Amino acid sequence: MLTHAAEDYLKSIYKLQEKGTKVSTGLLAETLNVKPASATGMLKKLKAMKLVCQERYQEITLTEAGRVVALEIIRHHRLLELYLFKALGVPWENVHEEAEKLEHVISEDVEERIDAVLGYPTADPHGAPIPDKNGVVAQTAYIPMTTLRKAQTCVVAEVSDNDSALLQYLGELNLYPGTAFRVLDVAPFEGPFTIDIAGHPVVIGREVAKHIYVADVQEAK
Amino acid sequence: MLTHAAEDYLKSIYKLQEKGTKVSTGLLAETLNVKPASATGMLKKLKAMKLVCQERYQEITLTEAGRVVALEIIRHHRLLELYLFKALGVPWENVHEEAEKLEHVISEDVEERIDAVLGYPTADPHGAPIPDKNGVVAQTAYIPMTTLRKAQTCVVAEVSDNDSALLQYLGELNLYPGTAFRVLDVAPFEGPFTIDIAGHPVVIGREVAKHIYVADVQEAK
DNA sequence: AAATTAATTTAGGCATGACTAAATTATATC
DNA sequence: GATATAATTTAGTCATGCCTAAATTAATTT
Repeated sequence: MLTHAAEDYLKSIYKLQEKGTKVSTGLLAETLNVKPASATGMLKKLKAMKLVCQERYQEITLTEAGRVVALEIIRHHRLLELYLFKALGVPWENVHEEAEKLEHVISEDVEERIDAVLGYPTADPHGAPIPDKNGVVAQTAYIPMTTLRKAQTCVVAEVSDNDSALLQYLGELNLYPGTAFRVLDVAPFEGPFTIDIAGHPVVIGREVAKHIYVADVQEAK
Repeated sequence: MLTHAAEDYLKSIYKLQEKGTKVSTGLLAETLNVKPASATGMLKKLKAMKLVCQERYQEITLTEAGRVVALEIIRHHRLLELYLFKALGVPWENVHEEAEKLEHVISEDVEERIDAVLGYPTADPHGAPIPDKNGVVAQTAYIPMTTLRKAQTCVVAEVSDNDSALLQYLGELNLYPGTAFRVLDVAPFEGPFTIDIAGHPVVIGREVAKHIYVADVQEAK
């Protein structure tokens, strides 16, 4: 069995790779709040276990086996986040931290029960896809909110999960995945968005909008 | 913060002490599946942290601070057991093992939510008392089933939680805490019990009966 | 009381996974 | 192309918490 630390490394590599980032020792170390030398050490072990590929000084990638492990952990994590949110009412800005600890500890049996209680969901509270038991991730084609134009309507599909203060703010605005809104105005020169959420006008800065992804974009009539 | 290992030591000391056992290095080591030398090492650290008292070669006891930590962990454990059993339907012979891993990882916030969802319960699925947030344990006066005589009725109050095969067996007989039964007969010379559970006669061996504690004992008319 | 046996502790070692400091290799600049 | 800077790796250290083997202390037996 793998250690928690090894699981965290694999998960981080997968998530960085998923974002399209070239994964380096330094970036990985920064992500994991660890010094680069420590990352080198763990990568050496993961390479010996054939979970990670990396030629000296080159890019880091997962092997098929490593990808399977990473997706297992991510599945645990996202199912737990959703469970904490829906079944126990944990505020969504806190579920990430909680799930981070539980994901390494939950049994397959408990995971299946959680999955069943939730009705076999496909996305976590932030809208991120939950891989299935075989490690298959549903491909999504969400659009960054920053690309929206005046008078378009859409539905929140996903938001970044790494800034808890931002999540709290979005929660107060009810900008959860599934919430529909309409763009009332976009200020010129990369300015903020004014949107209508359930009849209330709200101004959303560009920095915030960058963390929101939407779907079902349509021109309001 | 304490390590998981330290927490496990404190919990084991408390539970052994609670059973009335004099806690020694060897017994503690055996309980924790660790060699005596390892227990000596950890006890040294716990003594330095003023969580444990022990004079060289003498009995091991908890300090007040150590007792508080032990009861916190036991509260986590028992609440988790009950939650897994009631909310997720985990068979009661498996909840101990699951809770063993979760108890070190759960946050106070999640624990409070679990407590609320369960309606602030006072006993785990095996009937063991759940300490309150302040470390107060309700005192119980349960009677060993082995002391029952013919024609007495009672209610199962608590069963030992350390033998999962036994728990599975008792579960099949529906001998959960709360279940009422009547003693139909006690075979002579320390023989087995024949009891009536919901109209069905069942024979319970003495070795099994030793692990069952009952309350509300009355003479059937 | 002396000797045997049992329990406990000390001493030294190992794996994990972090760290710092120094050496190496790559990349960017002049 | 030589050099300065940045990234990576190596080497050596430290804390946890386990281990085995040996030494010590306590308890039991004769």
